[in-house]
Amino acid sequence: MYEERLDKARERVIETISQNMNLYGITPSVGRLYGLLYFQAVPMTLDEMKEELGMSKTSMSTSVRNLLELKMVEKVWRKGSRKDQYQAEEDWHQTFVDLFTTKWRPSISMNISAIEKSLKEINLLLEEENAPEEVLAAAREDVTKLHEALNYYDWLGRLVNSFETGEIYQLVPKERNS
Amino acid sequence: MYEERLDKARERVIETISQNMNLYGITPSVGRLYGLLYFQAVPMTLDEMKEELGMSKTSMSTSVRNLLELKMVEKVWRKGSRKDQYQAEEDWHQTFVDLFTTKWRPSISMNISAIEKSLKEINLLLEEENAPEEVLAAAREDVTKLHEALNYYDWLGRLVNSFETGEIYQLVPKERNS
DNA sequence: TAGTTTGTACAGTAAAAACTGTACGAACTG
DNA sequence: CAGTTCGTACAGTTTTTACTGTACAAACTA
Repeated sequence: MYEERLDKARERVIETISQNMNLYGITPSVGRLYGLLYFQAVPMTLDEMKEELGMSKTSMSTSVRNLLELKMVEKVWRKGSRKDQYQAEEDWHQTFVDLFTTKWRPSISMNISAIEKSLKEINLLLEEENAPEEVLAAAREDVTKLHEALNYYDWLGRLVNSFETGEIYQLVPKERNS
Repeated sequence: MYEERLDKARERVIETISQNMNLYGITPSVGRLYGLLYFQAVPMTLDEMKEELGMSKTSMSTSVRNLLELKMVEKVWRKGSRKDQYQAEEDWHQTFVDLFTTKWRPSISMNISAIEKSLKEINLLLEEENAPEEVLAAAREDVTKLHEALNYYDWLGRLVNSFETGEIYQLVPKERNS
């Protein structure tokens, strides 16, 4: 009775988290698992999760792997049980930072290399004598755009750095200072 | 021949953009459309997009709507054509900011209200005389967690503000200053 | 050693999302 | 006014993604 009231209050938050977690590239059911772990005082085993969420153990295994990759969950050891135990990372600031470093940074690199490669090709093209002026004009515009894009990704990389080093908290402090 | 070389260089960048755009919650084909528009010197009509990407006009219509909602594309007017014309937002810094304000901010609000509602319920529960100590202990832990969560979302909201106001560029300047 | 238990790979199924074609309202044209 | 053209709602289809059950390797137990 009292317990159910607490559960209901938890449920609401878990459900909201799980629905909004798509911004992190996380599906609702993985989000729900994270929410469950977040409110759990003690680490959980795959079987307990399976039991609690009414899903297959296989799903729990892959969901947990997802969360581990994002560092939103960690494997912990607890004596007695032979089973793996998992608990949620509770520091959401840290989670936010990890999200950017694990998901955004690789993407930044990929974009930069693609742009640089194409820039080289276009610059080569621009030196061609017989290329029609029409194409050359387009190529010149592309060069401008690609430089701007490069500049953006450089900025984004520096932004992620400021998350990772914690510099961001100078501008936006963790605790409201008013 | 020369044109094909330029196209190939563009294609690479477009493909990379479209693949990495899932971080923005954008599907590859919508990303490809954005890439196409980005390199296009003049605004395009739905029919031109359809032609270029070999997809249905319906898809173009919904994809463009997606991009409009994210402010990654804008509708422009051009005399002569009766058709709607669309062009890509070229300032990616702005796009980044818009992404956070349109997608993250609503999510922040939702989370905050859910947490506040649940906090109230739990605080009510904590005043119950006959509630078992076990439940009360869990409830007290939850209150702590929810306050931390609230603090995180407050921080996230202030971070988004710093994007929107441009304050972020004080900490991470657009142009590398070395 | 043989017998459990645990986690996950893999193949198959169920659910969700993306995409298409048709149909139609609204806005133009003559 | 009838006749086009344009964009999109909607239903149906295809493709993708999520999830499950089986099977098996690795690690433990007696």
